[in-house]
Amino acid sequence: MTPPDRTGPLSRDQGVTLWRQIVRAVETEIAAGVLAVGAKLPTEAQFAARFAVNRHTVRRALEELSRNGLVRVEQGRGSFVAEESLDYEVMPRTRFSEWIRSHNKEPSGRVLELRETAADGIVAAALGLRLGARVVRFERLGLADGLPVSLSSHHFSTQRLPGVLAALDETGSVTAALAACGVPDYLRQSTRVTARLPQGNEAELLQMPRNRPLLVAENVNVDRAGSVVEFALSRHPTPRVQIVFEP
Amino acid sequence: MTPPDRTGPLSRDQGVTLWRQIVRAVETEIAAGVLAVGAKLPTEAQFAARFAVNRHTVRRALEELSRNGLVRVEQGRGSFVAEESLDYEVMPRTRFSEWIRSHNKEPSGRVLELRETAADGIVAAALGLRLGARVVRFERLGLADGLPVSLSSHHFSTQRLPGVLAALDETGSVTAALAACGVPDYLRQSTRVTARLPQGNEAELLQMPRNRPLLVAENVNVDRAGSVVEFALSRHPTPRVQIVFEP
DNA sequence: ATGCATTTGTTCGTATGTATG
DNA sequence: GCATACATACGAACAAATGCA
Repeated sequence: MTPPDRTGPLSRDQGVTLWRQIVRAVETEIAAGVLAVGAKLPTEAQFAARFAVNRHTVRRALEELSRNGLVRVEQGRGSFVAEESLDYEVMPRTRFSEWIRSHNKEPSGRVLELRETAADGIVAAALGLRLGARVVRFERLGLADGLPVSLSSHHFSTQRLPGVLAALDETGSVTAALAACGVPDYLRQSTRVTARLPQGNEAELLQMPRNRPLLVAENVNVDRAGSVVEFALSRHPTPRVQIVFEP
Repeated sequence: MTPPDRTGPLSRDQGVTLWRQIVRAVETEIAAGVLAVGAKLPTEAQFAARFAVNRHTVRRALEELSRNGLVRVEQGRGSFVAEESLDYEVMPRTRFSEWIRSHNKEPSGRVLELRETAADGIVAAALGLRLGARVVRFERLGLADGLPVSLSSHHFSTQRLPGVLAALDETGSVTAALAACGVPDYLRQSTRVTARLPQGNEAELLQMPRNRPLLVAENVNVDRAGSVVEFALSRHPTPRVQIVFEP
């Protein structure tokens, strides 16, 4: 039951701080594969006993490991070896399934909502409509190898794209639905990134702790003629997803 | 004293929820400028009286407005019309002072740290050095009209740029110091964005609440020949700053 | 639904070593 | 030597989130 003590005791008279020695020990175990990706680390109390130090000292080491992205700490649950993060490359032509497949993972999705509604301030401004104009709202959870990586709300002008609701209902895919509505191709015009803590059931849907922020990306997509066809607001769990921009 | 009641009573039998009607009413007033940016909204109790609904219904509407960034709610103080956020446009050639001035604000800065140190894993990987190589670390707080908008750590290889420490000490500016070291121009090679809650004294320095996330941008900057000259890690307060990509 | 045990998060206080001037 | 500041380390208690019976 007790994990094997592979590292020797800490040296207290060598000029190297105790917490740095703990960082090195854990880094070594992760690198060696003793601790697999996603595996649960010992609790802080167990670490403290194993290294014969105070829990504060263990916490100082875990803080360093967490800051460097090697370890993920979750209140009430424990600490875990961090998974590789999924880079979301912002490109003119980014499609969800292509993004996921480019990382050698299997894309899947779940439609959460599909209906016609009235445009609120943000949506109206982005789509160039007046407040309250009719828009189709399509909400979808995107997964990579079964793990949630995006929660996105897509908005389309009913007037600009009649029949988009039916097309989305049939295909469940934005790209396919736009193609069915006479928009064979679309490009990202701008991406605005911000972050906030999850609200409502967002944390639950994305399978993330409630005290970790979401990356929120607002995308405006245009057709080849440059006219706006979609406003998408996608939320991604950190640090599972990062947004990368390379010109 | 009592704010004018510009909107009619809510309709209770139209299939539109009461809280959505309140959202629309407040959005309209903000858009019309009846409520100025930064202005304090009526209290939840006042809203409840004005619309003749329960305070819970008002809260549901405020939650939606807050989520969409139009309103900022502060516990114990009230709700306010959200200030315009400062867009940080990611461009090949972005300089702090130019960014701030392009928004008609006055840039300033405060040097927090300047010293030579050993490269940790992240820095070494970004600069293409081995672990523990000598690097100069330059930490700076950036302000726009006196309000903090960035906390950035800049890293330079001592070997690649001898004299950069002295130049930074003299000028206090990355651009000027690089110019003094024979790098008259530099370009952004890649930007990686993530988010996390503030740690240590970050919240205090950036004058933001501790429960609001930071946007963290990692930039790799290269000279005109394409060789890496700087790794910068900048932290920005949300929602005061947003990051915008426009190709 | 409710309480309980487990685990991390936060804040006190105390003591010690080290670098600085 | 001395005073000061700072990082390190330990101890205790409580708060907050989670999971489970």
